[in-house]
Amino acid sequence: MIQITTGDSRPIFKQIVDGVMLKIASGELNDGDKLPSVRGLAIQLMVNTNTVAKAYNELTALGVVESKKGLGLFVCAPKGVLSEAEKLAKLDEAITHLVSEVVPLGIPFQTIIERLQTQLASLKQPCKQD
Amino acid sequence: MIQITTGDSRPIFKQIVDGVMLKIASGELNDGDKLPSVRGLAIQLMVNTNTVAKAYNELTALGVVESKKGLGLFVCAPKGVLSEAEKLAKLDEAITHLVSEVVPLGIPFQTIIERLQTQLASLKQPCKQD
Amino acid sequence: MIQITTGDSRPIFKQIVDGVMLKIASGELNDGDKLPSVRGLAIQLMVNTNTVAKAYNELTALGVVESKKGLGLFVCAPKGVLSEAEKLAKLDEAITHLVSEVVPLGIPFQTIIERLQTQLASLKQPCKQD
Amino acid sequence: MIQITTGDSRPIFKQIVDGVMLKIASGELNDGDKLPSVRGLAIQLMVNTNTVAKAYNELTALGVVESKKGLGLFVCAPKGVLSEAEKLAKLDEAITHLVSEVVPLGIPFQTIIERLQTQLASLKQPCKQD
DNA sequence: GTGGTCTAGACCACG
DNA sequence: GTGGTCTAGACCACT
Repeated sequence: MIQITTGDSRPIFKQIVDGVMLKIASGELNDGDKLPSVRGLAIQLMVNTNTVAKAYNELTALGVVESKKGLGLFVCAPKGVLSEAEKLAKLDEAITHLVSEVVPLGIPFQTIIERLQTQLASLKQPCKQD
Repeated sequence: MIQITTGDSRPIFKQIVDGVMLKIASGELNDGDKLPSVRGLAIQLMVNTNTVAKAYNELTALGVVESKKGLGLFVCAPKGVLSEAEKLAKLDEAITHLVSEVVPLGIPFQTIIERLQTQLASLKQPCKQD
Repeated sequence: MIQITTGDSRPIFKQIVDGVMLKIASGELNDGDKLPSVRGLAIQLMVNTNTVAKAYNELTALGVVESKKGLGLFVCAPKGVLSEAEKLAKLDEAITHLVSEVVPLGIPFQTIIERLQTQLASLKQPCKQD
Repeated sequence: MIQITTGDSRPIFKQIVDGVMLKIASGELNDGDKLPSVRGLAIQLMVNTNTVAKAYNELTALGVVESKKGLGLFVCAPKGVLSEAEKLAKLDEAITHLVSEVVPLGIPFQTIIERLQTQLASLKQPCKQD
């Protein structure tokens, strides 16, 4: 399940968003799968209903899930609305963010790349990465 | 100089801290070098003076700079305040974040690694990484 | 000012979002302009602070405004991240929405086009539309 | 047949109502034509039977269809339940919505009008619009 | 002072 | 039962 860490700098709703995104990235959640209900997840994580709702809203806005009213939220992975150039722009932005957070620690570049490769390899890649 | 991004999730003062530490890690700032004055940097970055002051306080607390009264702030010998294990933990967390943001977009793993290598290479790796 | 209509089918926060977007579209709000504070607008519109905050969040997510922590929200019009093809896709989607709402009423097509032209003409177009 | 879009802001039953009225407005459905059965349409659209029933109730209440017991629902003479002024008000509201969504993207006015004309033309304007 | 987050509890529309 | 919206009131970090 999704792990909420109180000591985390990220707000709770962001941790939920990241948790779901990670499950999608790793193939644990696939296209069409139903997310746990807002109330159910709230009880399970011991947080307020609104906090989960906010996280789910964010996921909907990101286009990775879709809400079917009265039924629940469902993963909708295929979102080809972004052009390749924009994907690269997002990628570069995310990488810059990583670099500016991690390089100041004095970690050798080689280590950074290795750990990234390790994490990527641990994902059951959905399809065309084989 | 240091880049401030308004869209960044980190507060401005943290961006300044990271920016200075990045310059130290990359060898652009060396032991004994003088940091720009609080006011000067504030004007240059177009941020509030208090924000720069807070960043400089943080840097002093971290032990990477030292204040010499009436003269300014100076870089002092870089101490590894964080243990290797802590660094790796931070690194892994940051990488997980990157992965969950980028993989759902369907970007090939190879591309992610390549762009990271490109960005790291552009930093001109300092001596101690060899 | 922004008008909130209780009889409107759209939720309040959406009305605020649309109101701000419209002001930007009409050139009444320009790049760099500051939005009214969350609390100020909430009092003025006689709604809850969170409702305004939610609207402002939405606007931030849409990329039309940017939050500078501790200072307020500012309009940031130039967002060239979308390719022309995607703009057209968004346009067509919005038009389809309009059509499916309005044509069932039996309004002559000519009238629809005329009213659209009228509304567009009433906007002080920012720049390249001259 | 009728198109159901999950991403639409309108609930499904409203989309069905609008879809049927659109077919009537465009002349695809004429006075006396039989509507598909509740169950049949529900299966075809892959939605809940209650949803279609609700839409059909709405259409009956609007007076655009009539139920003949044991036979089904039939289109009846289109009455202008809404005054012209009300129609125009709805039209203007919908257009304002379109404008505030699309103009901030920086799309030339001419393009907007052209795409609208294209979509309207593809509907094959019925007789009474001449 | 600013926005951002969280809780608690309520009501609504949809299916 | 589902998610969506709104209110009320609280606390926090940043400037």
